[in-house]
Amino acid sequence: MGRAPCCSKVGLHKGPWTPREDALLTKYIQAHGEGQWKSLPKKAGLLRCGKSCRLRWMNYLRPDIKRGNITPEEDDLIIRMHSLLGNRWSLIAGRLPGRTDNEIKNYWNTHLCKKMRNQLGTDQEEEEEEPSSGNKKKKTNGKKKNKQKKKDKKNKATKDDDDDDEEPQKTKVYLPKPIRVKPLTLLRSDSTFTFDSNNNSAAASSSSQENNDNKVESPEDAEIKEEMMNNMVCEVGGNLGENDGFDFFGEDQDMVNESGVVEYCQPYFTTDDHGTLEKLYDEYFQLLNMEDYQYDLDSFAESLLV
DNA sequence: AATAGGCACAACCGCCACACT
DNA sequence: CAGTGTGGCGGTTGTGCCTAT
Repeated sequence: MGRAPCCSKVGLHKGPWTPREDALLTKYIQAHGEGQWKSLPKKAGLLRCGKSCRLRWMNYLRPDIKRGNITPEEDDLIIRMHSLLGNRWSLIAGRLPGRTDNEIKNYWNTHLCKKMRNQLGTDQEEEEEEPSSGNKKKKTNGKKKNKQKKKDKKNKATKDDDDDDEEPQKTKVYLPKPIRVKPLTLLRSDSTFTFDSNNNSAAASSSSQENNDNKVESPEDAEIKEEMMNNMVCEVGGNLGENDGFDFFGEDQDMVNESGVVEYCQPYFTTDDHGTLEKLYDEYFQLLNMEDYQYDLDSFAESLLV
């Protein structure tokens, strides 16, 4: 709350980056590497907030970024991962080489959200009711009008107002715990996470050819795995027995949340050594298509859209 | 041809966790 | 252990372009 902004905003540029700024930032990072975002702008000769620089680099300038043309495979993967992880864009992005959390987030909000709604046929009623999840709706509520409105809205006061009338907050079925995850973006292509359904174990390994043999779980993947274990829950409408088909680890993975809903923790999905979406997808597919699990995912995904 | 509305995406903001002192 | 700084994340906003009227 009372904390000062990450940088004094006086005299700093805001808004779209110019080619010159991009060049300066790129040049500096190529020479000195990432990090030290706070002091980077000054050193690089940029009149930008460090945060802004970081964002620009991470989401736009990094050389390994793929832009646009989300393939159907990626599309599908995003949907599935979102059903597992919720709005954990960075985690999802971490498993889609070359994609950024921002891009995925935008893609989800503009394409997939709609798509999911349509697919699940929850549309009509929900639509009117208030797909409001706050974001998308507000936006489409009238762009131009908002342009003016939004300026007024800038202050917290109004925000509180919004909260007030916005009210009955959509029932959030899945509320991932806000756990910090170490940066994966630069590692994602280097690590692998393999779920072995036979021995009920998961492992991660370096992607380098020479390391493919000895699978060692990287800290990053271990973290994700743990994350998944902790947070990846599928809501089940109570129609499944406590242990029905979910004994991936040979131990009881189910639990009951505060609301009395039975949830099942699933082991983390898998990633692929060679970074091919195909293989990655196959692995997910296997996991996700286990009959009961698929059913639960569907209902769970549906619940997300309510 | 003008304009209003929608879409897509870049960028910003606020919050939080972790690291450091 | 507490306080502070920094990096990172998700939500939200701003704005240019496109399309329909």
